[in-house]
Amino acid sequence: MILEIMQRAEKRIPHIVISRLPVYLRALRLMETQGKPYTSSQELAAWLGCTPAQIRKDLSHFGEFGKQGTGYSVNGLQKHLRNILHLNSEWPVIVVGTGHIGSAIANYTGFAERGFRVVAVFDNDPIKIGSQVGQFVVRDVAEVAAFVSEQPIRHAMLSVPADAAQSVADLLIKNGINAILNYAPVHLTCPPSVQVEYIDPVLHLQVMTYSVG
Amino acid sequence: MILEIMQRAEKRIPHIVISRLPVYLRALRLMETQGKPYTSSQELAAWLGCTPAQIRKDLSHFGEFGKQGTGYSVNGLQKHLRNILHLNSEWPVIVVGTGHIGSAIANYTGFAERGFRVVAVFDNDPIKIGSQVGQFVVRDVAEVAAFVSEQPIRHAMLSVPADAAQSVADLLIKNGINAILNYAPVHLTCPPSVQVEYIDPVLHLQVMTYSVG
DNA sequence: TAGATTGTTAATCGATTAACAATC
DNA sequence: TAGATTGTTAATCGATTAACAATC
Repeated sequence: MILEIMQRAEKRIPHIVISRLPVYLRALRLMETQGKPYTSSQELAAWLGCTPAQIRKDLSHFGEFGKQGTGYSVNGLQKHLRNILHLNSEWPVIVVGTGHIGSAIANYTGFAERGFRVVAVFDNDPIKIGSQVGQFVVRDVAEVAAFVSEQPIRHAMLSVPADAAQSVADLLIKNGINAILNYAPVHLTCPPSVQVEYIDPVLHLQVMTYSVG
Repeated sequence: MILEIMQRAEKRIPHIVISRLPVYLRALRLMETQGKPYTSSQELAAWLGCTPAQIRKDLSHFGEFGKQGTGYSVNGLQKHLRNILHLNSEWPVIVVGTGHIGSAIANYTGFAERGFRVVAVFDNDPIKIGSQVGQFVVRDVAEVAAFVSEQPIRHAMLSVPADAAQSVADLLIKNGINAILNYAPVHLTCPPSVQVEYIDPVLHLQVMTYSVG
């Protein structure tokens, strides 16, 4: 039993599997608001447009969360997924860059609802520093070091212009940030200990024009 | 020769290949601003953190765009990619939903810079209809049918609350929209002729906490 | 018990990569 | 010519899926 757990822990779980867990979690939350106590891999798959086998296979990397004949407890599986993803406590996040995107991010309430609290907003433009963005006073990006050393912040959302993104990312990493959600439309080159995820809406539109056009 | 082209056209190109073309295009644009006339699969791969073989393989689905010994013309390859993706003319896009995200999208200049023009903004909230969002007057979503029939609009960005997303998507599809970029944190069930892409920043943050946490 | 659904195995399917002849 | 890099092939690698014994 303990051996099994250890063996499981040794295996490196594919990123593609990890990336689907939050999607399952999102669907389970929705099921819960609809008052659904149990679900099955089949039902979940129908909601998500994937196969039941994929869901069961994905979950099997982490343990056995279901019951034959019954399926999964909606609430129970959520708890397991939150444990796996380390979403039990709220995570602080900083926003760097206060253009249109940065301001929108800073004011978006959807983060706090799902476990991430924007705690500060930074920019390097002297005109913007000290100004108000939503409930935040924009801080000088030069103060990131001091700010991050005060509290253990690991996540940053990066919304600076493309040509500044790499150097700002380097600065953030130097100061202890190791998870960057990059809204700037450029690839970032970072050490392997740092995780980077990308959001660029134009990419999605362009992909769709391939078959629409 | 003609036979080869026909054979190529018959093959169904994997979505994952299509999804990388805009990334290549984005890098080539950046190279061009830096005054670089030529590049190679090796250099491009180094910029993007992928392998040179992958880039060559991806491009080989569509034709032969490089020269042995020399590589690719930065400008020439951009043109080929724009042709493939149907990005030669500007595409009109509508925004549906004018919360924080919708407003930010409507005001974001990054779309027009890369070939997509936001032409109208819709909502179903009577309080919002008629109000100003950036340069747009918010229209009643009930007018989508009339608006879309006037000009051939295929793309919509959907930023309504999660529980309204499916029904609004259905309405858009009924009126001729067949590419939806969905910002609402729910899976949409749509006919196969309709393409849906998803953006949910929280998903990315949650994925990163798996290993950061 | 009978029906349902799990977790897992093995087969299938598809994507990535290394290697190299062709050639600029 | 010599060096560099392509496009393509074949091998490898990894992900998805179907099927089913186990069992609630």
